[in-house]
Amino acid sequence: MTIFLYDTVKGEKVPFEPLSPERVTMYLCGPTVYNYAHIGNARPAVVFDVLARLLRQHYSLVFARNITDVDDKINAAAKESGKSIGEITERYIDAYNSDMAALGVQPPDIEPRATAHIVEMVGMIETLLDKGCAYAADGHVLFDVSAYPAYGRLSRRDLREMIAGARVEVAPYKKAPHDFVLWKPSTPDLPGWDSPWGRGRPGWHIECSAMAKKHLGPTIDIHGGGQDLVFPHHENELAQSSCAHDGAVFARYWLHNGFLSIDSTKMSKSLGNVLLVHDMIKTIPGEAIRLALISAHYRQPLDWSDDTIEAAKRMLDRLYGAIRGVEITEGERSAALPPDAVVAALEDDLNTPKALSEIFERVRQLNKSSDAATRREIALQVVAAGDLLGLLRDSPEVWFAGAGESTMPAEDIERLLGERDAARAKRDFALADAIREQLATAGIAIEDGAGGTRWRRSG
RNA sequence: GGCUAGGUGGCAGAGUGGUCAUGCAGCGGCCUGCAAAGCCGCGUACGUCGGUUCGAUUCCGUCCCUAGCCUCCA
Repeated sequence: MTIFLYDTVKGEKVPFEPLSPERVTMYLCGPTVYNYAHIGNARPAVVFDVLARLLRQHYSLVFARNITDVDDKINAAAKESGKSIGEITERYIDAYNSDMAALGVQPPDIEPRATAHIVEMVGMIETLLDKGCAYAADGHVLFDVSAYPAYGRLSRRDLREMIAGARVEVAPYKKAPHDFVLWKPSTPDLPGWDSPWGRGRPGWHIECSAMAKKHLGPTIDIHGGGQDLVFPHHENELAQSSCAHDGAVFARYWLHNGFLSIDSTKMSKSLGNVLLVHDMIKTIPGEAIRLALISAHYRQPLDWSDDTIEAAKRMLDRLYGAIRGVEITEGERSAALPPDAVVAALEDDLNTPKALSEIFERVRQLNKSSDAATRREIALQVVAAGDLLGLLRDSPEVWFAGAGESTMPAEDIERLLGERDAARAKRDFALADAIREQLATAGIAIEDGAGGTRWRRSG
């Protein structure tokens, strides 16, 4: 077993060799809690949840996903809504966690909050000052990019070219255009903490460096996030952590997920096409959203549309339909092993589309077989594969009863089906078909099978 | 303008130097009282123009197009 991962620094797929198999560490940049998470925010959460599930198969994993709860956007949201900063952050932390849970995302092992790590941040900044990698100026503390010659390697940027093409006016207290803020002063109306440089608040990048160091150590195995974070956020994290830890490797593997677009256009507030997970899960099963998110490879761009979610629902209908009728206990399920081909696909840089295709191959075999033992064996493989991907957690009955938008109570459905059965027994097919039509109109699809008639809510 | 990713059948989306992706939708058949589900089968897919090769969707180059970053947006 070797897991291959695409490392942004090396620019290629490489075998994953953890620093210590006993304690694999992974850090993912989490949300800034000033609003509900949108579907694009959900992609890294889901992708790295799948990776965490895979890693836990082989290693003891410590997975940290931070919460940025001090940020100028939060301050702005508080001011705009008239609420306190604490109210804003608590509200959106709760929403984030419940929204991600709806998508089948397991909580990380550690969920550090920036505001609980100010001491560590100040300590790291002091270390950087001591080592001559940072300087204080005009109430700010800035990282001196010239102290880290490898700056730009992660994002494949040439500093000189970037300076030449800079479109932003350089703040007067900066020695060089790319020096970035480690600490900045706060006015009395803004959140702030006392520090050797006066009352202030941390810059964004130092948060992740300080929290990763505290909980996972100076060198972490995997650092993840969205592609847009490569520059400047991860480049800056890398520079400051490396300097603070005497050149120790900060992250041994950098993984970045691709962007999600809506109907081929960028999601943006001005276009009004921002899809919030919080709203989506009111009408769409979270599991369907999750499946849609992993139906494309994580590094590829993913274009989202209504068809995306419809196809995902249908795929789940097929998956749940296949395992429907096969009784599986929780004990059997936890002991079941996913097919090798599924595991192999995931170990190849988390190829979830390939893994799904392998699952569908098994599903066809299962549907084709009439042998109970064979069907059971395959069904166990399918649900075990589902566990690895975070799918098929519900019972098929729950899925089919809740998948659609129909609101007809189950008792009414059962009563009508009883009447239809009676009509069919009398070979009154006109009446039977009328009842079926009535149910169909109400969003209920039915199937006559050997063991009786089944129904499901069909969106 | 610079850097980095992409452009695969009606749609979504893997993959490969030379017989199969897979799913959704569609068509035909089997099954069914009729359906549905399921099974079987079908559809001359790989942006453009060149090059390498016995052979390229797959390797190289050109061009066109798209997205992201270069402004603390996953």
